[in-house]
Amino acid sequence: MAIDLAKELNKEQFIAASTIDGPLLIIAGAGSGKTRMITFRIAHMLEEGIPQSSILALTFTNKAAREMSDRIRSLTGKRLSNLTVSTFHAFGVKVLRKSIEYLDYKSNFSIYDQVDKTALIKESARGIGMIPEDLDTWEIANLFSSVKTGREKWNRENKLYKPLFEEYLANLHAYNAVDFDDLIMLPIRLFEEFPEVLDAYRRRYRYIMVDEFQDTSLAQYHLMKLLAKKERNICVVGDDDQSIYSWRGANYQNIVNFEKDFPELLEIKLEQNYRSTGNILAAANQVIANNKNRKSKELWTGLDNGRSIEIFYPDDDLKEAEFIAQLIATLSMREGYKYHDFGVLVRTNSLAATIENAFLAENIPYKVSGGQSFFQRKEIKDIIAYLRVLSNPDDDVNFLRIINTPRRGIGRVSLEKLRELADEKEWSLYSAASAIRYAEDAPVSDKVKAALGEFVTFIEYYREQILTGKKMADTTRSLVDKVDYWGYLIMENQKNERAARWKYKNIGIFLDLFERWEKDPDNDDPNIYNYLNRITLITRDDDQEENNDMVNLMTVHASKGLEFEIVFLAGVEDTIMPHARSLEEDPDNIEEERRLFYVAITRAKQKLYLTSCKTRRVSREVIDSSPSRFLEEIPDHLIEYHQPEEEVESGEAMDYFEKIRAKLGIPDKV
DNA sequence: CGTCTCCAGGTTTTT
DNA sequence: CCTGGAGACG
Repeated sequence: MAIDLAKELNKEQFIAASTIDGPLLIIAGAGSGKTRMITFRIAHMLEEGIPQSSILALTFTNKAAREMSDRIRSLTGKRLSNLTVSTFHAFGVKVLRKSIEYLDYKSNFSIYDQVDKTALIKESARGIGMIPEDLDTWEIANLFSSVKTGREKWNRENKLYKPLFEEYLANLHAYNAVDFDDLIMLPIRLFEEFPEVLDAYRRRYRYIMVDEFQDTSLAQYHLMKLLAKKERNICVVGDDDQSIYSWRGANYQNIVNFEKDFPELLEIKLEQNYRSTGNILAAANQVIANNKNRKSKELWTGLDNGRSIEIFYPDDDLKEAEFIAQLIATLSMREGYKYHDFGVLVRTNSLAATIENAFLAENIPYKVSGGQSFFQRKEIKDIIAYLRVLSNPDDDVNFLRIINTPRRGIGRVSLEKLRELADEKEWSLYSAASAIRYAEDAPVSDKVKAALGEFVTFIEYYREQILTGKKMADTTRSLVDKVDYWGYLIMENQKNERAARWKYKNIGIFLDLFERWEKDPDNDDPNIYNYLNRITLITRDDDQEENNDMVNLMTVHASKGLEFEIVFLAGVEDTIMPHARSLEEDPDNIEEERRLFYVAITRAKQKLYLTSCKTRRVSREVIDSSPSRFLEEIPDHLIEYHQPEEEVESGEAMDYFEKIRAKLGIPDKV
């Protein structure tokens, strides 16, 4: 099956897809068929005889990675077992799993997410005599991230946290653990310190593509550049107007860097929008034109104007959610839309809950992406913590998480004693616990000593089981049973047995997922390390079934790269969009907030609904809310204000029926 | 020394 | 609603 690129693509897309050698910079506007172009480009490369294993496609989110490989698979009809399509972070894990020993870590390293990271910061604070409760560990975690990735330097204000940072780094290394930033920074270090390792990767990945290039951080750019510098077959695709991750270090300055580092590049602009009708695109163009800081471009469409953009001002967030749910129900019933034709977008995850409730009330099937991952639920993390300790007993953070969960009578003071011993001997907590099991001079009471000993024995047993790599889910099932996690849930949720049941059910789901992964015939290396690494990077939508006919509810951030026939954007209010906290941080963030609004608008193909509540419930209280300033940036002639169907009061109802009667010529009394 | 209960706060966006 | 911390209690 030969692919006729010239027939399938427009002129610019064709050039982009058929140029496979040398550096390529593609500026691709929203809806310009970027994914289609990339898909064809890779399919074309494969057709030209480039082996799958030579191609590396880097994306920003798991969702984008999965979408891309799905599309290439369905286009080529090939199994893509050797094609690497992954996020930067997942690629980092892959590299580290293979080569982290060069950097003096062991290959069974743990990956710490935000929760583990803050736990480690607290633990590190204790270690150097700072009081963890007095620290804003979230903010400190962000600072550490900025410092580590070179976005921020130590200065007069923040240098007080430098010793804590150093303790944090030392602990990470001692626990054989890495954080998310390390997944980028350690491969960089590896490549720079061991040129022979870099060379091997360069020889393997001779063709590199980076999607959503405007969202790469300086560190990610650095990593990409190391890989691409020699062969120089590097294709980056981005759109400065859709740069919405600057808070995470994304820097569309990278577009300029790229032009400098690869001066022989070919630059291509994709400006024809195939997605949205004229009115929607006109609104988007007008809105984004208010940004000063951008490459000038104007998207155009061959489609007709389509329908107006509809704005609705519900009284409160409940009415808003009801409106969205009912309209979706109506449209899918009367106009033949499928549920998956609808995208409901929100600025923050917290706004999704009310809308979810309305969907439940209306019986509308939906899926949520973004927000807390299934794997980040407390009960799931507890079980994962057990698995982490089994696979990496030096992991003190996870050790501390499970040592007294469920209760084993090992409290704060005993753990301090254990900590002292561990520090003195330079052991991990687990080793310390293991050592005092038979020691005469244990620093803890006999009761605690016995409990620790039992725990160590327990871990030893299951560690042996799980490392066989066989029946791991069954082993875990038995572990959950053995620690009586169910009893613990009952204890913890005495007033709410339903919650306990729900959590226990989640653990069941987790075990089933684990089992399915373990037994998947496509999974060539099912061992515990690979499983743990995988689920740490996974986000909420990754574990959902695909292609179901469901309404998509998600944050604007999560919606990037997607499109829907009909888009609802909820909470288009000042303080939400633009978000007050963002502007507080820096008034210049208004441009990024506007880009977010732009991204949201440009998801819509046929119809766009914007809602802005008059009041809104925020935690306990009801606050007044006012329409977003961005609404004024949409030209009036593109807008239609939504009038809710009047609540029919009896008097009016009478009138209404009279009118109809009159119209139809039906007499008053029959 | 460990556990339980009550209380306040909620973390913008994600790997 | 859920989580984490403070403080009382056994």
